[in-house]
Amino acid sequence: MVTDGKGVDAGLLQTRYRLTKQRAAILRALEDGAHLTAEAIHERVRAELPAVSLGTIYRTLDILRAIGLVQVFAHGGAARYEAALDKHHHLVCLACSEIVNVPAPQLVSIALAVAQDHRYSGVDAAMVITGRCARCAGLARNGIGLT
Amino acid sequence: MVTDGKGVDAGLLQTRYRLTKQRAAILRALEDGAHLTAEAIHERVRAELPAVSLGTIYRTLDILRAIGLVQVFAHGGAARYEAALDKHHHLVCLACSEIVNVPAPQLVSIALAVAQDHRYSGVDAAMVITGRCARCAGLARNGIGLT
DNA sequence: CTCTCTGCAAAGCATTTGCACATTG
DNA sequence: CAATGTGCAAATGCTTTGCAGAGAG
Repeated sequence: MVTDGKGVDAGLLQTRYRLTKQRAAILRALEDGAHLTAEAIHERVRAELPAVSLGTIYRTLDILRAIGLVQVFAHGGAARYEAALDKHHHLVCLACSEIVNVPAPQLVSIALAVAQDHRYSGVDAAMVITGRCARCAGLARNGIGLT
Repeated sequence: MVTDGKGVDAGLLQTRYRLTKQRAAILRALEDGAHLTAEAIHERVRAELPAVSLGTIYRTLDILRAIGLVQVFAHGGAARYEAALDKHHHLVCLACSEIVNVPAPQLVSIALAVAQDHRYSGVDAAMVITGRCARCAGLARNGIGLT
């Protein structure tokens, strides 16, 4: 894990932002789980700091995103946050909402080509692949109701 | 335009859904503008049917999406809707929020390969490329404030 | 005529924000 | 200490929903 203790903290310390115990806890929460909603992070952080408010979670996540320590991924109701370790994309099961991280380095060149065509600079690309995972596809085949 | 008058209407008529004047107006609004928010569609539809409610817009868009006549694209605050004519992706300027439709047929094979690796079926892929358009990049270079 | 739609208004979430107090560096 | 961060609670913005009457087929 790239962002263990010192690594993560250093990220914050190199900015004008302060390293509070709340922010440290949020970063720790992000190290464990992936694709966490703000709510989910709130619960985890509360385990050690019961008084933390959801507002603080959102404010901190916003800062971390601005710094580049955290990546957001929107799909369905709430936004999902994860530590920005490696560049990856998302494979989502439409039936059970499982989210799998997948690499796709080829995307960079496609995105760059498209960007160049339109004179865009400083580009980044995010891909979301939707479908049905093997388990859900199997259940559907057996007539068990799915969307 | 593929979905002119009869074409669009036929799409609805082939289902159990009724073709009301509200729905027809919404489809017409979608033919003109692209990347419209529900609010924007509401305004356009109101031009001919002043009494239409926003609730009806949302309910209709949801049906159209389910049928496959409309594609949704979430970026920033509100969801954006567009007629599902051709398969394309989005190039978004982070400074001025311009949204450009771009093709990227290569994505299909990448998505299929990824999906196969994870035994996913019935897949679809959506890519969003973010960056700065030429105009905004130029303004930034001249010291005019941008985000 | 029956079943589906619609307008209206209220409710539901996720997220943001103002403010007085607590904390960090 | 001065500047930044936090908790709380209220506010916001987008979207959904219940219901009684209107309209499509």
